[in-house]
Amino acid sequence: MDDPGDELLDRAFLALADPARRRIIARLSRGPATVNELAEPFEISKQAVSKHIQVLEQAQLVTRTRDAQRRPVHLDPARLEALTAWIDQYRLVREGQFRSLDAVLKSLAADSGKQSHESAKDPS
Amino acid sequence: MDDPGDELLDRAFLALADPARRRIIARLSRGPATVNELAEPFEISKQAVSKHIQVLEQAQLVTRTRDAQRRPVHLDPARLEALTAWIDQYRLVREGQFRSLDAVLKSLAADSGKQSHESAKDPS
DNA sequence: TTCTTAATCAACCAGTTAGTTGATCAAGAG
DNA sequence: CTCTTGATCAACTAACTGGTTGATTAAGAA
Repeated sequence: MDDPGDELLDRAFLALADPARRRIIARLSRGPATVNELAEPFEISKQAVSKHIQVLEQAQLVTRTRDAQRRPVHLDPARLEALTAWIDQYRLVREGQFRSLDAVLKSLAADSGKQSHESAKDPS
Repeated sequence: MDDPGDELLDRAFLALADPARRRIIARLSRGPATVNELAEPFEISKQAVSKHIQVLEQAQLVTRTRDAQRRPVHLDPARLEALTAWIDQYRLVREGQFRSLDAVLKSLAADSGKQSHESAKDPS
C-alpha cells in the first residue's frame, strides 16, 4: 500500500514549501556553495541553514561533497524533474480549464482530440 | 524583499507534500467530486478530508462550487502550471550535473542554443 | 413541521517543523 | 601542540500539521 516513491515526493514538495529553501535552490542553480555562503543572505543562523540543507538533502534535491573543511552543496536537477513529471500528469487532464499548454502538447500528441482517457495509472 | 507570490508557492508546495492531497488531486483530474466521494477511498474521516480540501483551496489548486447541498470540488490546473514554471527555472541550469532529461528535451526543442560553459567561476 | 444528507465548525491531542543557543567535531594554519 | 574556520550535533521552545470527536449549519425530502 505504501508506494516507496511517495515518501520522496513528500519530502521534495515539503522541501520546496519554504521560501528560504527555494532561495537556496535558486542560489545553487548558479553553482555549488558552502553553508556559510548560503547563510549569508539570510538573517537566520548558520545552524538553521544547515537544517534547511538537510531537508533538501533528504529530499535528494541537493548533494554534499567534501572539500577540506568545507561541505559544498550541489543542486541535483534530477529530482526537480521528478516533481514536474508528477505535476504534468494532472495539469492537463481537464481540458475545459487549461490555459498555456505549449510545452506539454508535444508530449501528449498521441492523446490529441480526445477528452476521455482511460489511464489506469494510479500514482501516489 | 518578500515576494508576495511567495506565499502562494508556499501553500501550493505544502499542499502537494501530502500523499492524501496528491491522491485528491489525482482523483479530481478525472472530474469534479464531492467531499464524500473524495473521502471514500481513505480511512480517515470526512472532516479530515474537508480540511485537506481547504488546504488545496487556499493554495488555489482547487475551487468549490455549489450544487444543492453538495459542494463539488474542481481541479484548477492553472496553479499547477505555476509550480512547474517555478521548477523549470532551475531544473536545467547546471548542465554538468543533469541525468535523465528524456521528457524535458522535447519541451526544450526551442531552446537549443544554450549549452554549457565549464565552471568558469568555481574553484573546485 | 420533522428527518436525512452533505459539509463545515470548534475544541482538542500527538507529532513535526523552524528557529534559537551552546557545545562539539573535523581540517588546516601557525 | 594550539588556534581558527566551517559545519554539525544536542537540547529546547514556539508554532503548525494532521487527525480525532461532537455540535452545527444548510438544503432537500417526507
